[in-house]
Amino acid sequence: MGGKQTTIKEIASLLNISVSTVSRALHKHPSIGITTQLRVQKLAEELNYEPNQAAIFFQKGKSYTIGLILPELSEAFFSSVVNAVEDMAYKKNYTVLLAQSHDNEDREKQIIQMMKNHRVDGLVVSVAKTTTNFDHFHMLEKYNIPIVFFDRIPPLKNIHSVACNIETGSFEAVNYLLKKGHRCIGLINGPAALTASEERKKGYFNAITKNRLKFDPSLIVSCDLTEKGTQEALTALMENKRNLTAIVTFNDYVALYAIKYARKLNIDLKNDLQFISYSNLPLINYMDHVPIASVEQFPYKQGEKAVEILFDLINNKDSSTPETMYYNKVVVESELVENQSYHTD
Amino acid sequence: MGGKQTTIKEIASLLNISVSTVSRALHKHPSIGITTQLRVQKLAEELNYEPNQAAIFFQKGKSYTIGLILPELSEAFFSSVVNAVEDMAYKKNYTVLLAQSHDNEDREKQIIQMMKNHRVDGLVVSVAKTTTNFDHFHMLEKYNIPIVFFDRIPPLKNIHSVACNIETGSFEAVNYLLKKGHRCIGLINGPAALTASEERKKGYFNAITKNRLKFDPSLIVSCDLTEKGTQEALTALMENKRNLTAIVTFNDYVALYAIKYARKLNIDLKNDLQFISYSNLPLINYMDHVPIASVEQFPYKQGEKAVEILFDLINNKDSSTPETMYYNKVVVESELVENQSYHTD
DNA sequence: TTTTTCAGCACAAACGTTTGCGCTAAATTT
DNA sequence: AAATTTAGCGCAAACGTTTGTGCTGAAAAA
Repeated sequence: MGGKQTTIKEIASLLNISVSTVSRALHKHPSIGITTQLRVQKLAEELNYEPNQAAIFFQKGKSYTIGLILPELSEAFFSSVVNAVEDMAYKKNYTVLLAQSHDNEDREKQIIQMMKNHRVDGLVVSVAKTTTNFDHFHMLEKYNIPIVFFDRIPPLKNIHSVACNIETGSFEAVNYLLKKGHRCIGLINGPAALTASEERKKGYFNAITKNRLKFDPSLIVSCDLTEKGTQEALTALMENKRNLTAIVTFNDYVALYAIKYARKLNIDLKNDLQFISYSNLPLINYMDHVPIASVEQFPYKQGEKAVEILFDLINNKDSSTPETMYYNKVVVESELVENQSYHTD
Repeated sequence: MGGKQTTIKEIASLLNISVSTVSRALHKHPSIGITTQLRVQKLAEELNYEPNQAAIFFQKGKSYTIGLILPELSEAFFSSVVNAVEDMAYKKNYTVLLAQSHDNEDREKQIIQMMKNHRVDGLVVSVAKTTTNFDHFHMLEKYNIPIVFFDRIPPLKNIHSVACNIETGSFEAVNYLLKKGHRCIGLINGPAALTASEERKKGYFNAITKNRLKFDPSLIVSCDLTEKGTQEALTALMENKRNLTAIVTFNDYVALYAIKYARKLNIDLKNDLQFISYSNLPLINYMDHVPIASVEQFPYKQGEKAVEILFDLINNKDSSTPETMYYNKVVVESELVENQSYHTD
């Protein structure tokens, strides 16, 4: 019982049969008689036999491992994705090799190398903010390691990706506020360069025009997502529009900064100014004043979808000639959810 | 170029030398002439040779992988540990196999099985809250897989562990408040059953008595760590002690609840009541009102230490007869840190 | 009865790497 | 010149498993 693991070999010699028979018996291969199959399984059970995965990985040229590369685990969005990937992998008896790029391009490249050497069967990746060169991803194609990108998707063609459509959620958010009677709604947006900002703007615009209201561009201000920038943006909005009653913010951090600052300015957050944000932080529920609603981006669902696609790719590796290859581009719709904790305040 | 990885074999046949020579040359083995060594290395470089880790793992009976099992990734404390473990592993060219038990004993057991099958070289573990049976950990001993526990340590003898001494931090916290002139300091503690509660209480008691003040037991109240429980605890404290000027809370969640409730009661948090908490949440920095200080538990340092010990164990596996075996029990001292964001409020 | 079929199992190669051992020829010592 | 050492390399086994192919004897078909 002590020390070494029992091998297929030992079982074979104990039973006076060949290794191959044991192997097949354990896999319930039809060409093995039922009696020997049972004898083998019984002994294997008794000896506490566990297949040596390292040997199997080596033999099959597969590792039954998928790599997960993301920028920062501490961001709730990503840790939620980890949960999803882990759960999915778990079901199929895969394991997850995790690594954080910390938004560093060099580290990302090293991680890719490591993943390749470890012969991961596939990768789920959210690229680092700073990454501008994508050769390391191309390199993996040569080794037939499929990749599914999510959330932060590189500007490459012929890739598989899962992302969230922020536009629909933005539309719903503004629409929700309009239905509640708000007529002057601000948007503290992110840097104009980000497509994420663009999507938010589009949703905002669509909601306004669909409701037959006229769009006022001065209600949208950009900020650099810092606390100071947020304060300036809020100030600008407030000064321009005295009748402002609601604000949609780029993300939860911006919402936090804005709410904090609004409180400092002695604004009545119950009656005079309401917020809607995009959900990043679970902790927003512990805040003194929470936004009345959030645009949910379903990180868990995105993670699930990404792994689902990856498994498809892994299992159809052979049939994937460049011609017959199709590329998955899944879009998860964002959705407005009311913050219940707002009402318990 | 296309598809397959180059192997040591191919290099050998291209150079008309044997595989063993190539292997040794790549490892700079002294018994290989310098000229052949260079020839091999040059060709390996050109062919973009990368050793097949799966084969090496198999051959060496090692996976160069360490397993990390923790309850919940979403808790900032643990995600910080992940960072540490990853960084340490990274330096030694190890990879990290991550899994969450979600505080579920069954899942924990399955994960252990999986880790064993994957032949991890060692494990860093924080056990699930609900785990009462520890056989699955004992089982690993038979397979010579070393474990280092951290934070949540099972009540077993002869194990390696890293944990944080909360008592020192608690002492410092109360001492800090005393130096600031506070004379009536409350402690909203956790359930009495937890050793964590006991440690906090001890630190509190020591600080009081070391300062030659008399200890008032009614200043310590237990709570169940829920929002409601916290509110009740705070109410009890406030009613009993009208001159209460500071409170130490069991953790950041309790602090958040208490601060939120205190605000509701229109207590002046700047002048009348100050808080100190134990740091779990980075987000506390975004709050309207933060505690003036936190007891830091250094999760990153704990993670580092745990991996350090693990590597020691992995490398000295052979020499570890039960007799010569020594067990590591590292205690990381907690420490009071002032919240700078408190002053920028 | 003879031929065919097929169930049930064994043989052996293969996956890529490491490593103990043995071999050869040259260099060094007597 | 003969004996000894040694530098430099090749041979082959081993790690545990899977899998294509070949073999044997018995059951089915002729």
